[in-house]
Amino acid sequence: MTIPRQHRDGDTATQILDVAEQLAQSRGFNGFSYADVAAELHLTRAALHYHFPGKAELGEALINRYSARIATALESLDTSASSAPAKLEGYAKLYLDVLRDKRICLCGMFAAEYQTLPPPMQAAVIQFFDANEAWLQRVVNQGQKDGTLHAVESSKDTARAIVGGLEGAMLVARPYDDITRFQAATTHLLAGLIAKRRCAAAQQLDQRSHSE
Amino acid sequence: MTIPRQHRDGDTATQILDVAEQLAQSRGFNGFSYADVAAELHLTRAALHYHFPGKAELGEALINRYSARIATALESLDTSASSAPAKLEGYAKLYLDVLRDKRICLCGMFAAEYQTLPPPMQAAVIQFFDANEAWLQRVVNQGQKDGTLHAVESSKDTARAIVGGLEGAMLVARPYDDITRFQAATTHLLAGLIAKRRCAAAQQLDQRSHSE
DNA sequence: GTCTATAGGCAGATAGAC
DNA sequence: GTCTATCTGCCTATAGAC
Repeated sequence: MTIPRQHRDGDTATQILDVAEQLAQSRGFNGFSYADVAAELHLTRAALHYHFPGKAELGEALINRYSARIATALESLDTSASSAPAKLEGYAKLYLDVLRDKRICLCGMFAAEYQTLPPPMQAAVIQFFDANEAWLQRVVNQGQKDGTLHAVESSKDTARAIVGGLEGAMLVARPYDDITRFQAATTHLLAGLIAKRRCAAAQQLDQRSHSE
Repeated sequence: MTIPRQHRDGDTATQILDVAEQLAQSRGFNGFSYADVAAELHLTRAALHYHFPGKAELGEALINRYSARIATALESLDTSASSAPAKLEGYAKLYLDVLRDKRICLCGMFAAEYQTLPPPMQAAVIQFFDANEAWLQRVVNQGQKDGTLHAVESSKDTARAIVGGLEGAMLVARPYDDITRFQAATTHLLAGLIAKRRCAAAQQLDQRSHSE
């Protein structure tokens, strides 16, 4: 039985995406070329254009596959991790694994280059962050309901702070090639949430008196 | 009395740095060219090469000037703001002003592109973050001594979490063109520090019991 | 599907006139 | 200091053979 054409085709396309993803996450979308990808796969640039007509389409495919992969991981966390704090730790670990590869989040990188990206890629980046924040907001809500998390702000703002905090921690940790920098940020972010209720109340009081 | 040559020269060099800085902070180091800068100043590319022999040297000059400007702002905060919480809020406001300009931190951007930068620029980026973290660590230490701040982690790790958190908040807020996203992150970061001591103690206890 | 060949454009950079 | 002219190289992209 021969391997169907779609399979072989898909395989090459997948390899292209794998190499391009690695380059995009380490050097940026403006930091790699079709020539780089082709060389790594022992192909010519023309072959790449067969699978992805232009760099913009390749970029869109990169974000879509990446987003889908993260979405699957979050669904998996929803079933494997029961408590809200465990889910947050699982979320942080997703990014830790990215950093271990000397990469940063694909969409964190694309956020930096945002103003140079073709509009379809910009829209896909926004979608990625929206999905992440929506999931985190649900987790924070769950934690607040069952008493395992205590946020000072709204669950939406808390979710945004977590996304930003982890993206930035990756960004800064990579030049130092030091994952403990990322872990320190994770600890700080979650410590403010995994705490006794009287603590959150004390924080709110203190915030109010401070801004006077 | 004629304007001395050094003054005119310095003026053009400054204009080049101003335009290049704006482009670097919004499009990235790999996202602008000598042609972009020259067009904005109604000059030719050759004129730019007179002031900065190559793009690498221009990049170094950008970081050095930026670092010096931030260093001055931090010294100014040391005298104008007395309390540690006020200093932290002043620090966050420095970045807020950058974001208002639809830019992100120059070195945050360069951290994303780190692996494509010439080594002298890489070293300058590291220096920038080191200086920021050292200043923040002093502030956190001060706040812990006088009882206005209460960190769960070491002052060094806390400083790193703050830098990462603000860099990431800028990064993610810009695609949305929404400064409230940055402010939400700032609130979250500082809320965990500006709190009663019993709160920090409760957090530590909770952290320990959670990791079992 | 992958190749060779090639087009057209833009990048960073230099030489030399003014 | 700034210009024109030019070099070299890489980029994205396409046409057409196999």
